Amino acid sequence: MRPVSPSRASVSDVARKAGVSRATAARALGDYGSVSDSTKESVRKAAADLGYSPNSIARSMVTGKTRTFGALVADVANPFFAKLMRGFSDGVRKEGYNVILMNTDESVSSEVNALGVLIGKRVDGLLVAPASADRYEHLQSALDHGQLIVQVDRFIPELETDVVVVDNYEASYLAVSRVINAGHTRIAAPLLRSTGADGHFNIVSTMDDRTRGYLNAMSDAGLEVPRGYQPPGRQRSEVAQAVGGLLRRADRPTALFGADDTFMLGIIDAVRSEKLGIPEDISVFGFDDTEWTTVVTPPLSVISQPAYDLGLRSAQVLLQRLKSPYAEAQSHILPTSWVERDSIAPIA
Amino acid sequence: MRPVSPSRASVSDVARKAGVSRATAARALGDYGSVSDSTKESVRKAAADLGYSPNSIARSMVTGKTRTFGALVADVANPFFAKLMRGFSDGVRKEGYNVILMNTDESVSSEVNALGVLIGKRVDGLLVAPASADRYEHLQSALDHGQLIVQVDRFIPELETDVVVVDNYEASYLAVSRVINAGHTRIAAPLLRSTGADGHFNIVSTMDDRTRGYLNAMSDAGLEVPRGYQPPGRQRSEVAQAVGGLLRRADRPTALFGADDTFMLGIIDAVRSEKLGIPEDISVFGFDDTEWTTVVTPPLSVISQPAYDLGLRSAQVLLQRLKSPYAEAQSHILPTSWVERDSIAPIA
DNA sequence: TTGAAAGCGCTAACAA
DNA sequence: TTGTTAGCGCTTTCAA
Repeated sequence: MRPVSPSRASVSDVARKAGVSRATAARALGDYGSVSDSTKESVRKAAADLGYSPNSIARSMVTGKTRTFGALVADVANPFFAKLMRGFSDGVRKEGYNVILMNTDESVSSEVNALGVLIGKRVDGLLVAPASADRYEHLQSALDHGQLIVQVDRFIPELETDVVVVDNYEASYLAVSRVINAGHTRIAAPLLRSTGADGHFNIVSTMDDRTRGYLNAMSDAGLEVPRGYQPPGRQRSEVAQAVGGLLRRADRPTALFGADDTFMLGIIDAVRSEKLGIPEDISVFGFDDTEWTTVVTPPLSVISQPAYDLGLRSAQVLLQRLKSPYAEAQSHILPTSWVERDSIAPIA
Repeated sequence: MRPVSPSRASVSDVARKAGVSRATAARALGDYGSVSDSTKESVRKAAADLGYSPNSIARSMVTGKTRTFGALVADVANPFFAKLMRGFSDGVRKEGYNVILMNTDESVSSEVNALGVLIGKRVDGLLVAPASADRYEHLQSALDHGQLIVQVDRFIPELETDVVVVDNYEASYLAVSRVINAGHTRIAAPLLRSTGADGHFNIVSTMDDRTRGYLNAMSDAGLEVPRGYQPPGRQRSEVAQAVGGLLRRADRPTALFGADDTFMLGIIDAVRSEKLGIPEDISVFGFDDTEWTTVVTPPLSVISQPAYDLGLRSAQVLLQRLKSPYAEAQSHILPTSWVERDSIAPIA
């Protein structure tokens, strides 16, 4: 039978076994200070024999550093955040850091909770995709207490932190403009509203910017957005249902903009169940170039954003900030790109 | 300007401010022992004023518990693991645990590394999807030192731990049998081999079982698997290329089995670029019911496995094991299901 | 090169 | 009810 709880050897044990003082053992193990080669060797041998594994908790206790970052995102199961987190992990790992991930489900109360836990764990820095642009006292307070924070994907301008994002407004504006140039006048976009798991409606810069991009592209082109062209929804099935209704209208749209992965999925569901063909009956385009966008028929034209790189860059920014805490906060805007495929038909 | 490093108030600070001893302050803050209501209140007030946040590192130091689990999986950006991790997080969070996630990229050396880090952090338990079935000394050694481990998705039978998996062999055998019953005799399956980022070829029970299921279903039906019907590949593009070659053969398969998300993607890429129609020219079926399988034309018939639940169950198992360390190790086999859609055509 | 001792922030046993 | 004390495992002066 196994021990109930892992009882690992400590430096004291190693020191005793090697017949030296704790300080010497610690030096040999930690490879600092000066230790004679012979004692170093005997200490190391003793450590190996005992299966010694340094307790980084204790180390953190004295150094005040945990070499761990926290990450607060909506949902790792969302492919966008999954890739982002992968980039972040990879980026910090190079410097020997780890990450504790917590999902907020777009709920501010979860965010508050998770933030508390992470601060309790004394993470050296925090990556956060804030759940709501108008409830951020907890983040402000963390900042005031000296907590290092980087905002990613979305941001709250009031918070004086580094930010790593893409230009959602521009990307959206440009994409919609393209479709307008292809002759479309009736373009609908399921409403990009984020309602958290706690039921609150949250303003999130990302979706807000994409909406504004859409709206402005329309109005700059002198186009109206008919009532109901922005049906609300968040879950794939909600979106599908909302869009389904839209497609049964007499003045149904000729193009549909899916502002993220889930929206695109919902849109396609609706188009399929209305037995409409893309792009001959209706054009479709979206945000986020997930793997599957090339495998549907036809392949989808989308705005591609560098999810992995957003995470990677955030890691670099955080790591850099650790070294120069007083440099001015920066915004890092990563480029998006338009990937033209076959889901948009010109309108005569 | 902000403080360089977060300098949080400690119990001592709170105690001083409230004019009580550290122990009393700790009791008031931690809500244990007995403290008079009045002092409790004044301590709490002092804590709030100072922005006190308990240091869980220090707490772990003395209790020996971190209330943190580690997770060692191949890649969070893989939708399967992303969902699994989400389930795991949700499951442990209910009991106030957090998770530190590390990606191994199917590389044993990364796994060894990550394991060391996690043990150093003294996680209370470990979720691992082992990278290789034949190099697991590090895991065995962790176990010997009393580390709590649960294996998920795949497992090494030699390791005496709880296991949470699906029956990959059976699921695969049944699926292939169905396709055989539909009249297919030439069924190919890109080879399910896992080569880690370190270049080593790793045996992984999951893929191994799926392969055996396929092979046995074929041979039980008296069918041959022609040479080259299991082209190797791991990346989507590799798979696409390998399958492409297969499709150009005179005796090309009439059905293709994609053993996971990535395999399916590669297969569809190949079928598309050979301008073949599913299912009229070739039937396709796969493992893992990702979101996009319903959005391709035609929707894909697949084996669905409960990724989220695998994680959730693992959490429960780990939590339970913490309470009864000496109960015998158990295997938890979660059910898969066959989702019949439109990608398989009968053969006359 | 080595050792002794202090202390990180907390919990927990024991006294008062 | 409150305070004193020791100690978790480590790093880090300071002396020897």
